[in-house]
Parts: sequence; structure tokens; C-alpha cells
Amino acid sequence: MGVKRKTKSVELMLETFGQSKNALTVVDLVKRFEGKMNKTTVYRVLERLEDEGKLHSFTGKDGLKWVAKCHGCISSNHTDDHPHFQCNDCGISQCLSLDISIPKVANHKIESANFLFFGQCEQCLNSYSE
Amino acid sequence: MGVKRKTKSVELMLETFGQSKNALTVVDLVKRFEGKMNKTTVYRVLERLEDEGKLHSFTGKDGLKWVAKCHGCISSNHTDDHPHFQCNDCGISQCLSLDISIPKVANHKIESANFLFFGQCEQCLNSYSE
DNA sequence: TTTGTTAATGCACCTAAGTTGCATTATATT
DNA sequence: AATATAATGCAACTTAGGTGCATTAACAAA
Ligand SMILES: [Mn+2]
Ligand SMILES: [Mn+2]
Ligand SMILES: [Zn+2]
Ligand SMILES: [Zn+2]
Repeated sequence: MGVKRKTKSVELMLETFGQSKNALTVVDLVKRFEGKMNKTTVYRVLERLEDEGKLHSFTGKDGLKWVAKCHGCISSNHTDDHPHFQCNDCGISQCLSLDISIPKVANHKIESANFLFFGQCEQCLNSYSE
Repeated sequence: MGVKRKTKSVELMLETFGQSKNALTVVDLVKRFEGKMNKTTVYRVLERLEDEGKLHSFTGKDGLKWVAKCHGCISSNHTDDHPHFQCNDCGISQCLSLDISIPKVANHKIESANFLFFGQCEQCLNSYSE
């Protein structure tokens, strides 16, 4: 590859995420763009946007790949190393603006960490009290 | 299903884990038992042993399923809710005997968590200083 | 505006983890 | 030994994700 080009697909993908802190599964994105963007293109556009520091991804409980917007990352360094939350009731997944300190582990050098929390999201909690 | 029976496969599987805190991928287990136990049986035996609280599993960075021995769990309650470690160099994965407190998250009810750490394991650290 | 270069895309096909249905075999009970 | 059924093997399936290659679209140069 040489110089990156602006394309409809890339813009469309970024618009889809907007400024939301909610994550989307790649599977969902593929469905969402059916007829408009090929499955392969979805994967390639996501890979590109991750490289560019505009999106980041994590693996959910189910093993599926989830993608979300980056806030303040640059191409050479993903700085938003935050935990993620997955709702046991409605299944949504979102980024948490929360700092978690990585503990010391004897005889190990820890370089990074994945934190995944499970429970009920705001919307699901509210729907109980109606 | 009715009353569980003792079988060679179940014993063999438990022996394989021994008392180690190292986890094994299901993929590895399938390879390991090639010719002795069918892939399907591996998956079913693992499912059974998880139900019985003798093994537990987690999803690795790669999305693969890892399995490890439980210490002090019973059928109705998996109590060993601990973090896991994956070595970036040699690829091994292991259970960490480490208590991590689950933080409060505004407008969310957190019920459980997955912690996955990445870095260098003891063996890999030592091999550098040789 | 037209032309040339090549990045981006679509499409068909592939890979591999994990699952399912069903016939056969092994274990436990009488 | 005869019976009941849990466990297993096997083949076929499902699905997330990836690859190779021909075609198309973006962009710069003429
Ligand atoms: Mn995030
Ligand atoms: Mn463990
Ligand atoms: Zn919810
Ligand atoms: Zn290691």
C-alpha cells in the first residue's frame, strides 16, 4: 500500500460510530452495511481505522470482535487503555472512562491488560423500575 | 442426560491438567488427544467438567478458548474468579492467585469481571538473563 | 479535461473453531 | 446374561474471519 485515500467506506464507517462510547460487533457492522459495503471491505476498513488510531477493538465474552471509537489516540500510540462493559441483559457493550491500576504480579512483567465487566447497563436498570 | 458415568475420557482429561495453574487451549487438547479421543468428545468432556466445577475457562486475546483447573469450586458455584495471564513471548497462559476489586461504575450494576494480563512469564524473563 | 497510476473494493473461495444429529459402544443396574 | 441409557465417533454443518485476484474508483500529472 502507498498513500491512503479518502473513500466513501471510511467516512461511512466513522459516521456510524459518531461520538458514541458504545461498541459494535464486526458481525453487526457487516449486517448493517449489507448491499452497501462488502464484508471484506468492512474488515479492511476497520483494520485501517485501527491502524490510524481512530477506532479500537476488543474481544467480547462470546469471542466476537467489538469495535469502538478512540478518543485522543494517534496512529503510533493507542492511549485509551480503558475497561469495557457488557450488559448481561440487552447485550450492548461500551467503553468505560475509568482508570484501573495494573497490579504487580510476582515473577511476571505485566505490559498491558484487558478488563471486561459484566452486569446491567443504565437503560436496563431503569427499565426495571418502570 | 441422566446419571453421570465414570469414563476413561473424563479421567484422562483431569489427569492432563494435574495440579497445574497453567491453562490449555481447547485446540491444543484436541491435538493432544488425536487418535485417543474425538474432537467432539473433548468439547463435551470439557463442558461436563466445567459444569461439575472441576475446570473453568476463559477467552484469550486471540479469541481461543482456554481451560484450567479449578481450585475449590463446586458444581453450583465457581468461586475461583481470578485474573489470567498470557505471555506475549512464549504464548502460555495461566491462572493468577490474585484478588482484584471490582470498581463501582456510575449507573451500572457490575456483577462479574474478566481480567486478562499480558507480558512476560517467569520462564521467559529468566531466559533473557542467561 | 483527459490520462495514467495504484489504492480500495467486490467476489468467490478458503480456513478453522466450535456445534449438531445420529448410529454405535461402553457402563451401570437388575 | 439381558436391559437401559450415557458416552462416544463420525460426518456434516455453522460461522467469524481471511486470501487472491480481477475490477473500480481516487487522485495526481499532463
Ligand atoms: Mn473502548
Ligand atoms: Mn483460572
Ligand atoms: Zn442493557
Ligand atoms: Zn513466556
